[in-house]
Amino acid sequence: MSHVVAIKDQVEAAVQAALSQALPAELAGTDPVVRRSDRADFQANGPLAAAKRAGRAPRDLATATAEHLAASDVDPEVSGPGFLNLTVPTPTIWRQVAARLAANDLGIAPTRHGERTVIDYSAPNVAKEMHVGHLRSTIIGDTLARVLAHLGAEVTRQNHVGDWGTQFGMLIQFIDEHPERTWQGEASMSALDALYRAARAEFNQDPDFADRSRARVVALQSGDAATLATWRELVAESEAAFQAVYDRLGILLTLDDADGESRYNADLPGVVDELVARGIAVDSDGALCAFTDGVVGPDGDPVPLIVRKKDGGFGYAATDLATLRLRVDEYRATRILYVVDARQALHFRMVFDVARRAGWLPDDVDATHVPFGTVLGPDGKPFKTRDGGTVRLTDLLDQAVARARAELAKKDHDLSPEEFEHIAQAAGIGAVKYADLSNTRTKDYVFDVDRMVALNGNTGVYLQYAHARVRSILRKAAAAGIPAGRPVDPALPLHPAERALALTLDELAATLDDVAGTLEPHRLCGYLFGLARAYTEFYDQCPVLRADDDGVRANRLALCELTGRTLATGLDLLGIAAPDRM
RNA sequence: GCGCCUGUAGCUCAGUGGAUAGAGCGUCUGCCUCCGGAGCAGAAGGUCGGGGGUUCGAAUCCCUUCAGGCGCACCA
Repeated sequence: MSHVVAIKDQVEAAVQAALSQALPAELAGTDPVVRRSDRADFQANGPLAAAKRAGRAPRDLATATAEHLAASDVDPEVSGPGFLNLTVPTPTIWRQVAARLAANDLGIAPTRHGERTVIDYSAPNVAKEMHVGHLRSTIIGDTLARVLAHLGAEVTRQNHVGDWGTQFGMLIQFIDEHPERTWQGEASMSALDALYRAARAEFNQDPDFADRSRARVVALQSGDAATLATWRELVAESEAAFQAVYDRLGILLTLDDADGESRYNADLPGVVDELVARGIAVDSDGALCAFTDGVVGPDGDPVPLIVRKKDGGFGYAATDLATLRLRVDEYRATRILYVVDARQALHFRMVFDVARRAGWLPDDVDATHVPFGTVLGPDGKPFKTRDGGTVRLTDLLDQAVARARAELAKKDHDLSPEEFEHIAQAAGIGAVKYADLSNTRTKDYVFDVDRMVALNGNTGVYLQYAHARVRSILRKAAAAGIPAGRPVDPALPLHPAERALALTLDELAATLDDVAGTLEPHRLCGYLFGLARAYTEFYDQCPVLRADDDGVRANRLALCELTGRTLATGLDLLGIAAPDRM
């Protein structure tokens, strides 16, 4: 439970106290606005910002603040119009490195402790293969789940699988009429997918089959035993296939996280009845709908949230409402995240609005749609195969692994074939995940395999390589008989590259807090890339194993060790493997 | 029509109201008997879509406008 207070936070507290002493009482507690600086370790812009309100000259206020810092650990220098450049004593920085190495989990504080967060992500459809459209929700949701859990939140992952709906009548009827078709067993997902397409084709061209399918929907909904048995086989078959993809992708989801639409069937009539009773849902053109103020369509008419369709079937809004209610009532969630395509924004806005009005979503529970952009093909349009079909997730991963394998094979290595293949998988999968996570979440991005497996630049492979290089040095140190874990000597000088690296290493926790608040994983990617670059600079300028002083070498090995662990932790939170060798 | 998202270097993208807007790729010029060169240093390349406003200070906040993407009734 030993968490380490970041140097920046210590500086911030010191400057805030000093600034408060320099200001009139009513302005105490003013934000000191401490940031990293290229002119010193940090800079405080707070005095400049507060000068006007205090009726003081900015430089005077900065000078007064600096004087109040005299007793602190921070060395201030007034600069420019009223900036405060702040330098931290070298021993403080070395001690911070030592403290993070000694602490559990790099000294990261559990800032999300006490929160109960439900994360809804992935959501594939039974009897359909996972395709590129599932990639982002699955990857982003998993990373958010990891980060929030790492910060102490109680995270419930939920996979809202599409396991119910009218298409199952069609599918089951087709299976019933074509007992000769095999669709179960090994690698059956493409068979199941083909079955779905065949059933859909027959449904569209044969009205009699369509009628029988509709009757089968009724049988399914009324609990007909044989129909339900086939349905269960379909679900089980699909879930096994999903799990294979999750395992390959390194996604945390398991069967225990399944929260399929079918789970809510019995709740739907109650949801609709309650909305009607409260006057929130009203009849509109034969359907039961709720409306949100200010939401209108092209013709100026209000846009409905359809909870029950004209034919008596329930809209998916009804399921979403039932799900939301359960997450609040049963799971006692304080935060509910929906990692879903940005195109669903209006839907979620209306669902949340209706749930608030119905009293199912209290004000102290935060429900957030976490939208993301579309994966585009080389032509800049939504990614499709050449013939316009959906791109299968497994094909995408195969392609990335093949490219990663080819790239890695170009390099000399002494890995066994098994080890090489294992690393190629890690690199290819990691490349896909990193490419997705490193872009601003809400933007579309082009799926470009060549760029994502590049060994240079802001890629997953580059970070994995940076980590492997760190581990290599530590291995060599051990092999050379250099004792590990020798204490850091805070009295030794800090090379500028060491200083920059150490201060960057101190920022992981703040970065994770940022990700947890903004729900933007690319901030963690940017941090790790910056860390890898800071390490490269250090590696270039500061000999480690060949340092001519034992103490210097020990301190540098400590920086290597902390860099390695920080990179490994960051990559793990992105769901990306960090092999020791590449 | 209304709403949401996005416009930053040739390309792909970062950028918490702070000093000179940064990376990667590409281009050009250098460096090293290099602990993993998958490296380092430097150069060139910018009306931060345009225009107003707030502020001591704006890529960042507000308004407006242009361009692109997406969404807006019974699929989920």
